[in-house]
Amino acid sequence: MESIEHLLERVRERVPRLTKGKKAVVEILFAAEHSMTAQEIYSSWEERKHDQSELPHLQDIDLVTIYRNLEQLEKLGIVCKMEHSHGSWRYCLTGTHTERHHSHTISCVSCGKQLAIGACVLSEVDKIIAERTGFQNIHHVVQFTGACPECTV
Amino acid sequence: MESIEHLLERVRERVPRLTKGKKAVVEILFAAEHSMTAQEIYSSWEERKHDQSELPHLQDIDLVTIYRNLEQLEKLGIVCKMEHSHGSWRYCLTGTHTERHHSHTISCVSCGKQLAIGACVLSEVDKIIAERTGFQNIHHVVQFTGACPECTV
DNA sequence: TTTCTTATTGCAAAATATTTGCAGTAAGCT
DNA sequence: AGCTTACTGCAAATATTTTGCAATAAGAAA
Repeated sequence: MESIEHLLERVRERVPRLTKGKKAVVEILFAAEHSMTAQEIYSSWEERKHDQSELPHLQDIDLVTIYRNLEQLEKLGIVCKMEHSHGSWRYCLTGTHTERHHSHTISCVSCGKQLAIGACVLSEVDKIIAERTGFQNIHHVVQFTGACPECTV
Repeated sequence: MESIEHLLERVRERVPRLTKGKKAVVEILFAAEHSMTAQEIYSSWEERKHDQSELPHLQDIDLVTIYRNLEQLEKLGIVCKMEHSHGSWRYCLTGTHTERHHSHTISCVSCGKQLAIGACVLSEVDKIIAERTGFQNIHHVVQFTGACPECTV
């Protein structure tokens, strides 16, 4: 697995300035098991900041800065949107385990119940679309819905 | 193609009360070529209302009512979310031409350019998921992103 | 038809996520 | 060390969607 140092170096090469905001977003997402919202990244950084064992003391980072850096890092293909859930976007680092081994759920339009679908069935689709369009590093955000067995009439 | 009268009759059988709000939402979406946002449905009804040729004069319907009815009709599987675009959800009637013949686009994370992918490649995926999960009337909301040829480094 | 129940509506206001303006700060080149 | 300008923090704006509540009306019952 790529080290955080190497990852930050790769980021440095692609951005105008490697600032504390970008470092924070990348470091938090790097340590994450799952995709995160801007707010979650912010809270996670706050926690890490207040953690006494962190030396030197980490700087404050505004939620707005998280938003702006997510947007910028997404344009560079360093992070990507994974899903739009409960009204907000969840992000993760592209190419990481979190992104490559993501899965999807299906939710019932009627009762809201969520069911895991298992390993993502769309990698093939991404490839087909890459061939058709010439786009690279293709990602998808997908949400399946339907009527669960109990809610089916 | 199903007539609007028949469609409204089907809706009547599934809702507690067939109100002006539900009729409006269903009628507007029935006449639509593409999926619509709550706001677009509202505006479209406003236009129709002010159209002199509409007799009898149509009643006012609040945007909030559109939202509430979309939610309710979605739970019943009568309308479904098609995509989350520019911050808002687009809906259409399930089973209509608009829903069955939808297609997807891919947008470039860097420059924002959109490219049509052509006919939806996910009908098969919907079927697979139906078999795996037991859910019925499966829909998907999907957005593909990537780096377009010009933005690829 | 009239009455009755309660689902639905309109209006105002709240909640939520995200974006924008701007003055001050700092990354990294020279 | 100085300089340019990308970036940040703060406050406020936007935009979409949700919620509370009193008034209305759909459709069953009388």
